[in-house]
Amino acid sequence: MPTGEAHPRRVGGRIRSQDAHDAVLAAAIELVEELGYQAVTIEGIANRADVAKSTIYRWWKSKALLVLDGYRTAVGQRMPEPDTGSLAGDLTAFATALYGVSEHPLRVRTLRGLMAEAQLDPAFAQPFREWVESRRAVVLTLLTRGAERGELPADADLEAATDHLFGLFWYRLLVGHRPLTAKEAPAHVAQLLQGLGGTESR
Amino acid sequence: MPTGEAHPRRVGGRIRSQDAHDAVLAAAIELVEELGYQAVTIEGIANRADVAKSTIYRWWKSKALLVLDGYRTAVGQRMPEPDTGSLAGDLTAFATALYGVSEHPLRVRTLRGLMAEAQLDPAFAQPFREWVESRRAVVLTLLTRGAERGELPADADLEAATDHLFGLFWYRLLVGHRPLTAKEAPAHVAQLLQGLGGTESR
Amino acid sequence: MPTGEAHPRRVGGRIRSQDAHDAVLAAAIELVEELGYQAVTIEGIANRADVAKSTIYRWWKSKALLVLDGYRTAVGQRMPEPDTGSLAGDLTAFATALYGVSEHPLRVRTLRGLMAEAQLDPAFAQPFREWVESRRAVVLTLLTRGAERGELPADADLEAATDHLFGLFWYRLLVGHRPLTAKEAPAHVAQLLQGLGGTESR
Amino acid sequence: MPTGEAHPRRVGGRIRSQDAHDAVLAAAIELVEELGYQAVTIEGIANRADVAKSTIYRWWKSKALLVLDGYRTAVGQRMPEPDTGSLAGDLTAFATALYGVSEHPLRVRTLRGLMAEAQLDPAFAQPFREWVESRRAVVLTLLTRGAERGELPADADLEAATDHLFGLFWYRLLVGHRPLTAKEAPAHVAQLLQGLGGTESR
DNA sequence: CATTAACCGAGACGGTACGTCATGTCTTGGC
DNA sequence: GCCAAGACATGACGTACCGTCTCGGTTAATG
Repeated sequence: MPTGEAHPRRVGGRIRSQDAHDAVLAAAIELVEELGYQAVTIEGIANRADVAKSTIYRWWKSKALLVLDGYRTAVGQRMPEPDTGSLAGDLTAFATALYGVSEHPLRVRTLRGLMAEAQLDPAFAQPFREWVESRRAVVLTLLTRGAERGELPADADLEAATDHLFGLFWYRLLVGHRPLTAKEAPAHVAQLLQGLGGTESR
Repeated sequence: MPTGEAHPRRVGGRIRSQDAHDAVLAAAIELVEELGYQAVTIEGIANRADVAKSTIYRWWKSKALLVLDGYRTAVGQRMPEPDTGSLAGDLTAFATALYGVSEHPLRVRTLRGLMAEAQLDPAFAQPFREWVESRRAVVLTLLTRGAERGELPADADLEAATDHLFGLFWYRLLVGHRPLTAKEAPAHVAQLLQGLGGTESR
Repeated sequence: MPTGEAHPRRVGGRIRSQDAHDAVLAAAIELVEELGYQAVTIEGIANRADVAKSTIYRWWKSKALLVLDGYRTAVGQRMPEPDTGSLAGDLTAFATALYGVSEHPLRVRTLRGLMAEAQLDPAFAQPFREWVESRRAVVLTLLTRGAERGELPADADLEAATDHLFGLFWYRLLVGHRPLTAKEAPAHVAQLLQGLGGTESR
Repeated sequence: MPTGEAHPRRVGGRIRSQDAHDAVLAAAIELVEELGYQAVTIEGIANRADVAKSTIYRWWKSKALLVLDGYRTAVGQRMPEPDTGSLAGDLTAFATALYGVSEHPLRVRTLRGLMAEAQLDPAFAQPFREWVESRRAVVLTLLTRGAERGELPADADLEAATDHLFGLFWYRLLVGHRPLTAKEAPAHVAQLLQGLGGTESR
């Protein structure tokens, strides 16, 4: 998966330096961890990565896109797509993994920064939304599979259920009024499914 | 009226200009509406309000605190504290009002901007959190009253339920992947109460 | 001699506080000594003197006038008017006292600050010039007396001689390329008088 | 050409804009002429020169250094190094040129401003002193040459003589109690040389 | 194998807003 | 009417990053 941005057919010229590209991503992640998203600047990243500012701009349009990219690269595709056989099991596994993010300061800082940027920079809102959608899709898949197995009423609002799950997660993450621990996941999932009229509580 | 910041008992000195104070708040709100939170600057507010920058800094430490103040002043204490006699009724009334915020672009812009700022500016995070808590408290009150009436199991997690309600709201607001309309409120409340094991669905 | 500025016949009201006035002068001198002329501010003086800023402005129009006033008060009328019987003796005594200023950091700092201010603030240039003239007058008196005694040619340019004396002093003081010590005074006076065609060298 | 500040060998980077550099110096001189040193601001210069403030700060640390630079550029190296064959001739030529500065308002304003700044800003004092020294050196050269030709006693204090010459000039310039005209130069030089015990008057 | 075009580093450029500072004026209540 | 207190409008400060640009120099693929 080509990070940075795709570019048109080259007809000559030096090829882009993979080293520079990787150094930038690594520097970005490091700096977010050290300083927090807000305090990181493009100039700072360029210095840390020993790279020219223009090289960064050639690949990424904004700090937000760069950090999002770095986050994906560093943290990887950690969102699991569990398949335990039951909807409750699948959702609990997912939620447990999701809530676990709260225990990693780098991830917390990054997610909060990215969400903030999505509010402030319209150009970033869309890529961010797409990334969010890709994570919502995982949950929707689990729910759909459960519904197909008859574990949910036919008229259950799966979209809303997904938003409930992520909504709680983000709300706690962003407001920080109380921590969110992996232990709470099963109870929340149970409550969610019961709210949907699921059959798991029998 | 908790606007600007309270300051200790004056023992002399020119009295604070109410005109300047009000003009600043009004200008802040106007500009957020016109340009969006991000594009608003303290200098811009000072110009619009025909007030010196230093006057603004004397009373508000940051754009975020100023806008939060202006938001409270302009929008007022609109969060209702309904008392319909039933928990379902109370929550539905509240949620309907809450979701209604989505229909006012100014409020949406402001809330998104403030939430973003709370992520980026640690100094603002706390005042913001306090404001959020004051709104959570309303819902907690409703839930507590319902529980006392026996409408909820004794062991229901009211805090989590509150976060579910606001979580969905904010998640939709911030990500913007789908609109949030007041019509959805009753269904969400029903689902929430059913998840809590409430007796309302009988 | 009324320092500050004279004010019209009072027709009632609280009498001006001599305490406040003196405290201001003292604070000004202290602060110039501690921080240097440049770093002293009216606000700082007001704080140090425990006096309102407006009280200072009521008496003095600018920091420069205040410091000049304070300088006169603190340093006093130290410029001697020697009468040794010979022009060379008189001038040497005067020059020795003048050069001695260089050894007092407070006086050096103050004089340099005042001269600077006279360049930058046209409103201060005139009072400053008058003060300078009052010191020039002392030397002119000595020279005139010497001329009347026949110690100088009739056509000697006494004004120019005065400026030579003060010019060297100020130049060294302001540029600071080399110190000016009281020991040098006799040689300079001798040179000056010889330049004027005086009879002292016999 | 010692303009702006010399900077280390470039190893890359956009080349320094000569246009911007020149425009800044020109604007600085113009504004000093129009408004006087005191009223000129860095922001004003930036506006007039159509240049970013940061560009100015990149090359000059203060208004004083910028104006000094502009003054050297605009006025050029006007201090002559006359060689008339006699010390009296040389000094008279020099003094005449020096006194002539008084007739150019721009130069007067600039010199007074720079001298003032040197008193107030320690960081500027040194560069200013160096510039002053470079002008003193010219006179010292003339005197030394004269001494070598036997026109002065062996023990004459050439440094003091130099300070006498410049001292009178600056004193009149700064205090402004009486004008200084080129016509006075010969008389002052004659007096100076006679004070030194020179042989020129025979 | 030379050309050539895009890459890279460095860093100057025009901008914009920042938050601070001191100014001199004013408006209170108290003496 | 003076005084302390301190809010006010003003305006420049020097800083920090932004995103763009212009260099000299490098490095492939193309012709």
